[in-house]
Amino acid sequence: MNQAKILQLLVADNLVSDPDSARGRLLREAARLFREKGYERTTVRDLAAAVGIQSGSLFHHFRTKEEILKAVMVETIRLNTAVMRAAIDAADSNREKLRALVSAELESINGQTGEAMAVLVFEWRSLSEVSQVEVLKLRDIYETLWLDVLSALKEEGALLADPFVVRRLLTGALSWTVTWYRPERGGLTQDALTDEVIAMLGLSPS
Amino acid sequence: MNQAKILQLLVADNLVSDPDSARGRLLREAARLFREKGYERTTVRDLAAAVGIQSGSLFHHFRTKEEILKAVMVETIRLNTAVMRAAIDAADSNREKLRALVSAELESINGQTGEAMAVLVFEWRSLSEVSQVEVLKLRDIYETLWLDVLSALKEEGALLADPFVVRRLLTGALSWTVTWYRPERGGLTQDALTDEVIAMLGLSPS
DNA sequence: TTACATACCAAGCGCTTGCTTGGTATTGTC
DNA sequence: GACAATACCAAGCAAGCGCTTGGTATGTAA
Repeated sequence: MNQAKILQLLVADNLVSDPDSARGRLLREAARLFREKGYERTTVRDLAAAVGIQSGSLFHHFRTKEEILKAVMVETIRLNTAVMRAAIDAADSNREKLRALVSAELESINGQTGEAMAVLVFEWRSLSEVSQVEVLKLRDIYETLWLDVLSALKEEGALLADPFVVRRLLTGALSWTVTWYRPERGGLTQDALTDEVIAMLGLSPS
Repeated sequence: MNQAKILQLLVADNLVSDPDSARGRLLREAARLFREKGYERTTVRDLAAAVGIQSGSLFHHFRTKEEILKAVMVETIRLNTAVMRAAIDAADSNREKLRALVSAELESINGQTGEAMAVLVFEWRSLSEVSQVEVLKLRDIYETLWLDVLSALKEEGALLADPFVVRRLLTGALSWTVTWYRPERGGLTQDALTDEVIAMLGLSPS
């Protein structure tokens, strides 16, 4: 199952906005602007101009500016959780599952949803505390996918370090790629980068 | 040479503000607030209140709010570069130098300068482009220290992966600890965390 | 004592911000 | 074709923002 298909299912269930709808287009532009300039430096007038409407008209789609940020984050997590789950299900061994997770996360950070993922990392504090709690719950589901695989590898004896610590070091390492990894400029392919990451983890030979 | 001694030398050379001076106190409070609420959400009135003066009085010490952010970043980089250099010089082998670097960076991220380091990571885009270039130059000096050690390890055959890629994955992994690592709540000591990081790098046995 | 610099206060200016309001096209439904 | 819901515009409000201004108290040097 590819990402397009998964997206289609989520749109049908109303869990993610149709990218072609007015709301979907706004969220995509919002992710772009939030990433480029940061949430606070992006005005509602910027957002409106990006989709060609007046700033006041935004508030027919969202009650507040923060709601836009939250929607970007929530929908991105939903999509990526589904993609991760599919990646895991398609793999057989735990080692393959781990590689699939690393590869999928790199794709989500550096591919289509990259802007939204960067927003998720860097604009966290711009959410109200109430929203933070809500988004955190969704992230926990996502993190559980990782921890299950890492814990299984630990039990197999393939992973020596603590799964929690490894996941957190990995979160940082992978998120950070958004600041420097530019596959389109040649150099490392995404697959090669995945290899480097897996190599860095130093799994003991099976 | 410990961090206090290094700080003293930098203060004497006017490269870093005396923490006990008005300017130094303001910068420390600024780092705290910028980290806690983000640069944009921190007002000049917040900054002034934190050191007990009127908002307008800030502008006798700094011409603009951005200049405060930049000063926090520049002084933090200067201090940490000096600390890193001392850590390297005190170590004999390249393996020990690497461990010293990891340990020192974890200390700078999670110790006294932690708030300022977090600002350096998360408030980057709030700097004007001109300032970004300026700060980047300082960071390059700092990064060279890392790359020299990693490249030497690569030549020795101890490191198999690309030094540039490893440094960047490490930057992310170590920076990210600021979001989750809480040594004061028990659990992992900073030394143990250093061990996990070194282990994760999977250096081949010498 | 004079002269100047430093560090600060009290007040507020001009601008931008998120958001509201009252109204008008456009679309979908029966 | 009637009618409501939806999507939008034009105008602007109230609040908060970074920063300026004109002035005063304190310290320092000749």
